[in-house]
Amino acid sequence: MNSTTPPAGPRYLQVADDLRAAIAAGHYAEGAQLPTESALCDRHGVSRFTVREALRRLQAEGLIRRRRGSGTVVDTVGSVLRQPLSDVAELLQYAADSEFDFERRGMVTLSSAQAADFAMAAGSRWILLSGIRRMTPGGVPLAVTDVHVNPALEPHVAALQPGRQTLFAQLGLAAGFRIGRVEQDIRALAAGSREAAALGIARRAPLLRIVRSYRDDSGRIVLFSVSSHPGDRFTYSMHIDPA
Amino acid sequence: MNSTTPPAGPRYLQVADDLRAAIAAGHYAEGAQLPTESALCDRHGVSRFTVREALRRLQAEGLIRRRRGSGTVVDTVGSVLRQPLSDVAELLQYAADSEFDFERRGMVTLSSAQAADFAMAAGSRWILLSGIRRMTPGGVPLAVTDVHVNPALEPHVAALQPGRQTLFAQLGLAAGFRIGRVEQDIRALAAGSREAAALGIARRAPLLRIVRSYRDDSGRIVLFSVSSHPGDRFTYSMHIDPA
DNA sequence: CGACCCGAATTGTCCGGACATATTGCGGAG
DNA sequence: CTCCGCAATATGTCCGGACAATTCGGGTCG
Repeated sequence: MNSTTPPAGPRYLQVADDLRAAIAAGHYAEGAQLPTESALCDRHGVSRFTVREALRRLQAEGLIRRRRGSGTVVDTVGSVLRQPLSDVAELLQYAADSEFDFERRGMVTLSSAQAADFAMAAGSRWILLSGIRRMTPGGVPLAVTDVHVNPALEPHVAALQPGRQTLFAQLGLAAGFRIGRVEQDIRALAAGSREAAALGIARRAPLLRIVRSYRDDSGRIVLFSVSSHPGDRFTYSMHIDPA
Repeated sequence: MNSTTPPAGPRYLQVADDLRAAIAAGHYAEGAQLPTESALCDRHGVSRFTVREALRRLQAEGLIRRRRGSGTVVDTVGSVLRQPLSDVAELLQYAADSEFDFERRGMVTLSSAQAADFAMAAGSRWILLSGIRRMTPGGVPLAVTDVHVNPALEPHVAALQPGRQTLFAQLGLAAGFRIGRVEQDIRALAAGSREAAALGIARRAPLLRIVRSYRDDSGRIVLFSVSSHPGDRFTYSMHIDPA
């Protein structure tokens, strides 16, 4: 527990975690100046490279804003019920803030219509899990989701548990792969009878559909999910930073 | 025009542009291995820092995939009619790939309902421009858009021209500010009569609505736009990379 | 022939330094 | 008092080097 035991991972992540925790704890109010790079170098005993890498992460998350000559300030903290998303960590964080109940529905083969709709290969086979995501257990449904798992992960599917973590994160832990790229397609469409019933909305009501595909670091599609959100109850929010 | 005249901007952007152009020109097929970092250092006569910064950009754009020990390969080139988006440059690039016609519609004050809908301040005043975006001039409409410009930029609004560039980019050039953060909210809703008529779809048909707010580098909201895309004609596509 | 090991190749992490460029506040000139 | 310019400060760009972690091929040994 001393200086000779580096707890985990790269040092810039530790610096980033420290700063993130400090901001979350309110040590720096919204709009407040953060310490300068060189001050952070001294405090953490690392080089400017490491500090800048840490700050780069926080900027990508939307926590801070940086300006040459001016300094680093805490950016607007997003309001509730919005899903900020700029990197994988944020994506998983959102999932941890809501509830997901699912049931296994067996093996499916994608029809060509589905394949086109989901931008996946026709005829491919997947283990289908269906579920509902809620903000709070028993509360209003936020989304109905079909999760398609790569059959190669069959042995780990039985161990999946409903709760506040993504199936993808659970599979990653169980099967021991690392997160690679995540892609998502977003579109609007009219609710069918199944979505209407599950979400408690009218048929043909507008739905926000998000198709996410998760790859491991070798590029294999581990899982893809099809989420349908009621249009009047869900807003997808994100930000993009320059440079 | 020789080696003593650096054409523009940072060197890593020049390296990134070179590589992007080479990939676009087909010099590296999809999945093909790119030169290693040290090879790129030699070729461009820059340090590894510069090459890595360039590659970092291309990775953020989704053009390449990198793996430790393995190398750098060209990633899947996205299919048409999808809008990849991971940074501001891509956002502006998409706009440059489509056509936008607009007309000025005067000054407006946001009602509290609009303010809540757009996540903006109620009672704020904006210059309203309305327009339609198409893939090709005279082609099918991709979106109907209301652009709200900060009244402080009034003197530059008259000079705005329809075409293949965003109003935001034009304003930036004219008024001399730099791009800061872009935020967007995405939701699904039913088409009203105005959207139905403009887009040639049925009333109550599902719409994908994207509200984007553009800030300059000091955090001021320069402009925000409300785009309504027909649900069956538009898919918003993006990707997220780890680390 | 197959399983294993080792080493070359490649990207990731990290250091210390240097100069460039933008911002901001201060003080002096008018 | 106002405006201008300068200097201090902070982040951006860039260098050269070093070592770590991972991948992948090839060679060795059973």
